[in-house]
Amino acid sequence: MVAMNTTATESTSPTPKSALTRQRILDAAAEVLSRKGYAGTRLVDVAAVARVQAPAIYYYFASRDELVEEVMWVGANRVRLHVEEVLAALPEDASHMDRLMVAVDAHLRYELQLSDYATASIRNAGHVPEQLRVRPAAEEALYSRLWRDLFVAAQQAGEVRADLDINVFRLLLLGAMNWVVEWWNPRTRSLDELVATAQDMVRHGAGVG
Amino acid sequence: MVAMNTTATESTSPTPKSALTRQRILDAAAEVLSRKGYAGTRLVDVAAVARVQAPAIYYYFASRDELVEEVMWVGANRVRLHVEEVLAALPEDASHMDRLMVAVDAHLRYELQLSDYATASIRNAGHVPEQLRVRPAAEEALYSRLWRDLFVAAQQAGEVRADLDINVFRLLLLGAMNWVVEWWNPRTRSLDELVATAQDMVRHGAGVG
DNA sequence: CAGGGAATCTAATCCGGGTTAGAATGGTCG
DNA sequence: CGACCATTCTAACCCGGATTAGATTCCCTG
Repeated sequence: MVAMNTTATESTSPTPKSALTRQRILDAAAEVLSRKGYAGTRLVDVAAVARVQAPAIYYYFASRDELVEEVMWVGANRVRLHVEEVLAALPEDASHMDRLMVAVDAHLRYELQLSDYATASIRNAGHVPEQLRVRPAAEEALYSRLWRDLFVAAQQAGEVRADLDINVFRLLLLGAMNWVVEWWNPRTRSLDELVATAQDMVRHGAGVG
Repeated sequence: MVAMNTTATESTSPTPKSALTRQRILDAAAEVLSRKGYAGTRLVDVAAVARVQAPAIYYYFASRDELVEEVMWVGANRVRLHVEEVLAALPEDASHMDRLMVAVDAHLRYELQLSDYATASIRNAGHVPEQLRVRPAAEEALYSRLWRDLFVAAQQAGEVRADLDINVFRLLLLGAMNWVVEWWNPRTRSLDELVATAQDMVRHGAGVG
């Protein structure tokens, strides 16, 4: 069942050919999962999207649940890594509010780009059985902390109103941004406009003055 | 299959006894639907929560889908009616910003109160098959219009910044508020605090100055 | 070209869950 | 008390979909 089972002694490349198939299956799963939900995700459908027969999935994943779990985790993980990366690239002297603005920008753009994974994670977070939530939840926790740190630093620096409850505000903001996948339509609105408005919500909603 | 099939000529009360059972089933469906999702909602589970055997459900609902559809609709409908009611009770001279504040308050408190229905509608909006979305979507549209009107009036009155994209802002706000059911825990945070912070988000995020 | 493992397929198993059929219960009204 | 209708139950049907078994195909290497 294991494509990556190249005994540590001999291999360098994880067989690119089959790695691609695995990736196709994962992408297909993200798509189906986002549209049909956890219980509604049938391996037959995933297989069809991935241009493969259902049992082929078992060559790469031990079970339907394992496949779903991976999708949920990948979505959360990629967004976090991307935002961290973008923040890290910022000059040392960037203001805390600037960092928040950049984080909002990075989150929204990347989330909409990975939309199948993002939508899958977001819509199904509350539906998948407990066991499947462990890794994704850990990922969520890390991401939460990232945002908490941004807000705490900004508030301590006096760039966010002292009387604002930054924990609640942060959760509201993440909700607003997560929900975007539910209504966003690239054809009717410009992405720049969305980002700008979300930034306004933070700059004016949380900022001083 | 129809409890309410009292020929128009003869009946006054829709048999309270059985109406209660129907209500129990609906409530149970909301709970299961919110936890397990559309495809994961088994009639056996709904029946168990409603303290009834699964086939009894068919006495009140033609099919599983019809039951689900009703839950999704009730959630959206009740919230809208409640917000409309609260707004209507406001004095004529309330400012537009006041109206927005009241709407935020009413939406959040009522949504958290109806949480099973709200969570069910919110989490499953994107998962239920097209046919089931008709009535709920119409409800959503009405609710959307309500908020759009509030924002348009506020902006025209100069109580909301002229350069703000109120359509995007409104969708972000509704997302933030909808998402609350995903993280809200009455034991760790006070409802008043939540409402106040969400109001801040609008007052400062959208308001002038 | 032969052998062998990787990758994928077809066919079969098996169970869960919606739905239907038909009986039992229980209260109400004549 | 007895008939009737509303309500709910038990038993059975049936199908869809995950998973497994056992070929089969496809490369790559010797």
